[in-house]
Amino acid sequence: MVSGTNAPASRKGAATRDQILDAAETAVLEKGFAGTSIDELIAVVGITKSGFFYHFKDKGELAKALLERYIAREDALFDDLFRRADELDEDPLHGFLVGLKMLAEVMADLPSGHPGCLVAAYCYQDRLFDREIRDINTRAVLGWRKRFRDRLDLIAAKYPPRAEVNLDDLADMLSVVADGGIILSKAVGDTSALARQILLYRDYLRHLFQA
Amino acid sequence: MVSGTNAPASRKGAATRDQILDAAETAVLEKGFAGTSIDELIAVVGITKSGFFYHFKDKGELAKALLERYIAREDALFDDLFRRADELDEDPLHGFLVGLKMLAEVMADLPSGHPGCLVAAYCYQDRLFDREIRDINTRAVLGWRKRFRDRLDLIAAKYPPRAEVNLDDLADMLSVVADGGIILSKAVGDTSALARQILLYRDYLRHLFQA
DNA sequence: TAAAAAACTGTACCTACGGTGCAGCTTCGG
DNA sequence: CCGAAGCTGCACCGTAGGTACAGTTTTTTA
Repeated sequence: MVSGTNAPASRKGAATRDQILDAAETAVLEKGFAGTSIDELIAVVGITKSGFFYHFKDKGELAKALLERYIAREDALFDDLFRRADELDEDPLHGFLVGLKMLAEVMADLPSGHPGCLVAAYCYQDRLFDREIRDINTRAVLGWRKRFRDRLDLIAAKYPPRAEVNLDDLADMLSVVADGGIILSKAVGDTSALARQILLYRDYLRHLFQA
Repeated sequence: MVSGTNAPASRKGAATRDQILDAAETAVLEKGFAGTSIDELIAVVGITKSGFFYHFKDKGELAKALLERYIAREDALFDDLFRRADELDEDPLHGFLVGLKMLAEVMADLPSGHPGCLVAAYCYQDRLFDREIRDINTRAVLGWRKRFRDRLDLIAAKYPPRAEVNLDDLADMLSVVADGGIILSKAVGDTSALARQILLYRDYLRHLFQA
């Protein structure tokens, strides 16, 4: 009855479900989706295979739930972070710059580096997933584009950019720098590289909009 | 032409080996390494399982050969591209800007978009691989850092940057924008997004070094 | 507090895949 | 024409994903 696409009411099973998702997220980001076995997940959580299939009808439903939870969390993080930044400085440009600095700090404070972006991971294994999951991924990235584009519109209205620039591309560039920065950090084993890349993007914006 | 480092002489087998690597590269970039079965590769190439294991003693050796071939090709691409750019304009800054424009054009001309970066793919599945493979990946990214850092040093000597900037980070940013741009392109299904991100990075450099 | 719903466990079974081992057959260059 | 390269064919193993379903415990709710 439950095991729908989202949380099964606020009963005890939701806790187990979250544990499965936690274990799966870690494993998928380290070994890929096909490399993550259901057996290993149930071993970590301490349930049986039947227990797993009670929560997810198959591995595909796990993949979908995993991605949806990840995107919801990222959106919540951005909402919170840039709302707090705006409270510190109402100016659209300065508020955004403060938000980017806070974002860089959040990334720098992750003790063992960023665990990875599920959206990026799914892009590199997209033939494993059905159209629905790929659409969720697409919508997430377009959502981030809109989120940052809206802010850039406000900024550009007040501070005309020094050079012609496509604001959608510039908005996308934050996602690009984040995803690329995560890969850089992982590849060279430098947990601070991601934060520094975000600050480079921040510098670019500052140069572009401030005389 | 040069078959990988572990190639079995340059006889006829090298062709089969390359076919296996071709099939594997496509599959790994679409489904991940664990999601790529040996059975599917031999079906594509038209050999038997025994034939596969004649060329690679196990799946790990395939992974290593795949990555090494990929990195060698990328390095060759960069060598060729920026050498041609330098021939067009000897000035370090202008030569680099021309090279970046050419790089963006190469990426824009890929008919169905960039197939994906193996270095990035491996980062998101790194627990599947042994230390040797992860080291190859690290060295590749550090190699790109050095490559671009060397050019930025020449540029910065002639054109003092308008703002303080870490040249290693700025060099890394090209890899970051490329990897992030590939993910963006894949996620939103826009084959031209990668090229535009590279051009944004180019604009950043131009603003930074040119008054 | 007892029934109902939720949250599991246990068992059995199927297919696909990675991998091993080895014997034998072509093809081709020297 | 010899020998190595480059395969094929076969037999076999353990693990993983997945299905099916009956039974049991825990939690919620009326």
